[in-house]
Amino acid sequence: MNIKEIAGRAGVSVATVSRVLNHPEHVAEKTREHVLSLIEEMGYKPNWFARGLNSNRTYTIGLMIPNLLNPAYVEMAKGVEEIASKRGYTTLLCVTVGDPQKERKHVQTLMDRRVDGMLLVSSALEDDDIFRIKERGISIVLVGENKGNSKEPTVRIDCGEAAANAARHLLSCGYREIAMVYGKSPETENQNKICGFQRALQEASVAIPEEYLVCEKNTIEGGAAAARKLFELSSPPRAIFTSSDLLALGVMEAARETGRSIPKDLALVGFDNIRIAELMEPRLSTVAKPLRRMGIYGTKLLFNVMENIDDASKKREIVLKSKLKIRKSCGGGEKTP
Amino acid sequence: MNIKEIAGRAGVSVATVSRVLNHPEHVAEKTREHVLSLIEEMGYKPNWFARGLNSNRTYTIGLMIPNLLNPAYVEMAKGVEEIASKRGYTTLLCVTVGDPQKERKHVQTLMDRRVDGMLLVSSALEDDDIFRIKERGISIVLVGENKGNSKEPTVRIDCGEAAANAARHLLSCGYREIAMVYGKSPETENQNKICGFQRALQEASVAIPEEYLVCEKNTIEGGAAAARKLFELSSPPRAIFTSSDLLALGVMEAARETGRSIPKDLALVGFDNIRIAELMEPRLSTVAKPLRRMGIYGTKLLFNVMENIDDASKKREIVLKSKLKIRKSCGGGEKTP
DNA sequence: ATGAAAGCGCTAACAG
DNA sequence: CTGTTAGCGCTTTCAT
Repeated sequence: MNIKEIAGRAGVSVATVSRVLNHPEHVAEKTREHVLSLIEEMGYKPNWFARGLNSNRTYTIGLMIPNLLNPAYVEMAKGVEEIASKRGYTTLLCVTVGDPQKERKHVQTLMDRRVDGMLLVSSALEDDDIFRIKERGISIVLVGENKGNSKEPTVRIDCGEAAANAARHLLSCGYREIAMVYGKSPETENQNKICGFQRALQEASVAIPEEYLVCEKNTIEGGAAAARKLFELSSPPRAIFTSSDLLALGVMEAARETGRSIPKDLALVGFDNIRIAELMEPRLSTVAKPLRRMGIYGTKLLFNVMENIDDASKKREIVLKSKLKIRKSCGGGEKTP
Repeated sequence: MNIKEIAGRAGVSVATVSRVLNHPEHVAEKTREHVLSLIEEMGYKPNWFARGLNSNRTYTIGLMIPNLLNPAYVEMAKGVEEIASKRGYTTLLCVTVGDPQKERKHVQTLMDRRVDGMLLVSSALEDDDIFRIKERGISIVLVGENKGNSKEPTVRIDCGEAAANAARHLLSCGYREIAMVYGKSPETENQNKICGFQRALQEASVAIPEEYLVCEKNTIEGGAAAARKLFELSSPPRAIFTSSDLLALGVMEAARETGRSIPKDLALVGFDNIRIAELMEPRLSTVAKPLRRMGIYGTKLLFNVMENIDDASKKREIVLKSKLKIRKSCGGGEKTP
């Protein structure tokens, strides 16, 4: 079933059928209706490849996220899907597991498939990787804080300040022995969180022993491993701030294993505000990241970039607000729900 | 940068370059090396569309799953990705949210993009949908129990028996007022679970009041809503079995809200054994589904099907074993970790 | 408003 | 072993 067959049955040329599909306004109403009804009737679908071969528009965007087992990214992805599908675009989802090499491979796949645009979430790509993508005429939007410092259009929150706020709250609860557990990835974001954390403690003249900064894989298991290390210290921390909720869950698991009660023996604050944070016992205090909205704004921004090609120089950056959710786990009194 | 340019520089015809790429064994070693190095050097990538246009092989498989916020499906997806990428295949992930209409749309997209095969997880598609896919020459493997009864190659567990076992355990713990909360989707799987559940209670001559079977969206919120309904009954259940862990999490939330203690006031058994089940307080008893392995086996089966086209008549079905994990939430003594 | 025809970049007969 | 060439199905000038 191809365009030729439709053209034959409709008694018009293939060009006309093609026009009906691509520039319907340039076809006589009567012809158009006729062709359209035939297309419908015969269930004709234009061949994707033939189309892509000479139009180079695929109505597809690529979405690169670090990890599907982190609900935070899934929330973002949902926001993206929502907007993309509303515009008739398909989303190609790639999972990088924080591995730049794998990320490059995925980028290649997406470029091969000629996505019209790409959304990079907390990417580990370097500036020249980004450059190579743009060179191919593919629009890019960054979501979260990425590795390079190429000033592509971005949607993010201020991770550093958010982390500082979390730390300040812990300080205000009276804790002084505060450790931070952070994930290997996403690298840049976590570095910013560390800076914020350190800044807050410095402001309060609280020292951070080197062993209080521990890095593990950004997973539940990583969090548990980090916590175990901290627990074994000669002077273990009284509070822990983690760069993600996933890590915090791991800390909770390790605490339970070792008979520590949260928040009595150990205060805890996470980052992201994934749904399960509220389900834990005690409920996990955390920094609420507007995940879905980051996806939505990012996608809208991407469409803008894709539309005004000449306008690509306008370097847009959207910084959304995060909010500390104070619940049970940090021991400071449950204030926000 | 196209094949012609490479051919020109290499001083060979386009056919030779194409052969180097597709049937390297039919090219003289020297020529091949030379062309290959040029390809490498110039960073040439064959045009995806031109290629797809006449080869109809895309080295891509489609994976259709109901929900990314259910870690159970993500685990499966990881298994799939693992095998597919090992074979050099790309996986296109589609999320159907249990909506058959959306699922059909995704199937269409996947067919447009000429995936070589499709993996349908707990699909809501009917037999003739499946037929239409196969008609297009696309291989299919079903993972989980799907709607139609077309006997496509399948990887699944015996949901009915697993549910019966869970119920039997609850009975053996002495509970008689046992309710079941099940999700709207995946429909067939949940129907089977209900049957198993009913069978077990019948075997023990325990009656199930109609109000003890409650259906909600297969989400945490759905579970909470269902639990609230059950709690309001004049004679509320003493134990609840849910068709998914997600639902069980919701039940736990509702129990906490209403001051019910698990397992003292309410016993609970879930289904899937997602990672968080172990993190809950109390730890959630549940039916362990071999999620990752289902993805792996499904994908391997798909590759088999894709390879022996004539062999498609061999109706293969792999039934994996599930296992009841007895933890704290069902109150029967923590036996398995 | 419509049709004829020239590609898009690649693969696979077919011939040599 | 290699080159020539005819498509794959569609879009898009360029005429008419």
